[in-house]
Amino acid sequence: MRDRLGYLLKHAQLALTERTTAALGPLGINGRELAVLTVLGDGPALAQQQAAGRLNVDRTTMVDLVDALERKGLVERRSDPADRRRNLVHLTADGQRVLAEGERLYQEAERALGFTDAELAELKALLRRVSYGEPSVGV
Amino acid sequence: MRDRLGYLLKHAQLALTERTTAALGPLGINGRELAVLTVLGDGPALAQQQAAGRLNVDRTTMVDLVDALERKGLVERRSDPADRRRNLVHLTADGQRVLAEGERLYQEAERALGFTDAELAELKALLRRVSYGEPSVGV
DNA sequence: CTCATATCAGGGGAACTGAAATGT
DNA sequence: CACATTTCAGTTACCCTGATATGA
Repeated sequence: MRDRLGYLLKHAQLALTERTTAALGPLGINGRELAVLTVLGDGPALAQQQAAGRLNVDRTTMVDLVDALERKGLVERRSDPADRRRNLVHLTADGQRVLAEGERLYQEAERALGFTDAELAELKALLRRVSYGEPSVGV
Repeated sequence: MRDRLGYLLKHAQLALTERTTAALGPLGINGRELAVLTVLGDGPALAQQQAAGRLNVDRTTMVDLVDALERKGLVERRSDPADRRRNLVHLTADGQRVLAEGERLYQEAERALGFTDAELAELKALLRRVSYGEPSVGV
């Protein structure tokens, strides 16, 4: 039973979530929020739907994620002058700081799993093959 | 972003859940329910809390799972004569049949991922280390 | 008119907490 | 009495569907 792939995936994810949540706790964010900050901080500001696409999350879920980050003062919605339907989501100065520190803590937590670089790369490659067929949303 | 371990685990699990749900659909059960049938069908009948422990699910979640399986006629609760606080959960004849067929379909779905036996074993070993590999966090 | 973007209301399914009922 | 097992009520977090408002 406990060697079923579904069981192992579920519990590996639970364990990792617990670790990253604990690691990021001092910053007041969790792993999902760090992921949002990461895509927003990488390149020019994105509209919400673009950010949602990069993370493969639902558009309405992104509304809630941005709500939470805005309440924490880490991002700001600004209407796109070129297309006023869009909210471009910008990192605040605080958001930049939390992103940088969060990335550091996340990398530390990943290293604390005790994998070598080669093992981690192998694990990630195998996981990608499990997800074969997942909708890949673009850029 | 998309090479974060958390992201890959999440989407690998989503993809696998989708596949196993589709594979088991004709039997009217999903992967979680098959897992419950599997632990119940392996050895002597278990009390609900024992079954919950083997699957690492909450005791109250197990109540709902057994409710669903009982509604489908696949299991029966019977009070343990030796300790009447306990409900021993037995497979019905239908439950035995669905379990056997479900195991077959599940193995087929797992093979359909296209991994060799060695790759699958490697993936599972790595996933176990994500869950249990770290000394500083208790399991 | 159409289509796109963001938002909101609501629901489903999973997981938990805390308390109650029953029995050891 | 303390403790164990099951069940239920309620809450939370997540993700989705469908509708609406606004604008291109």
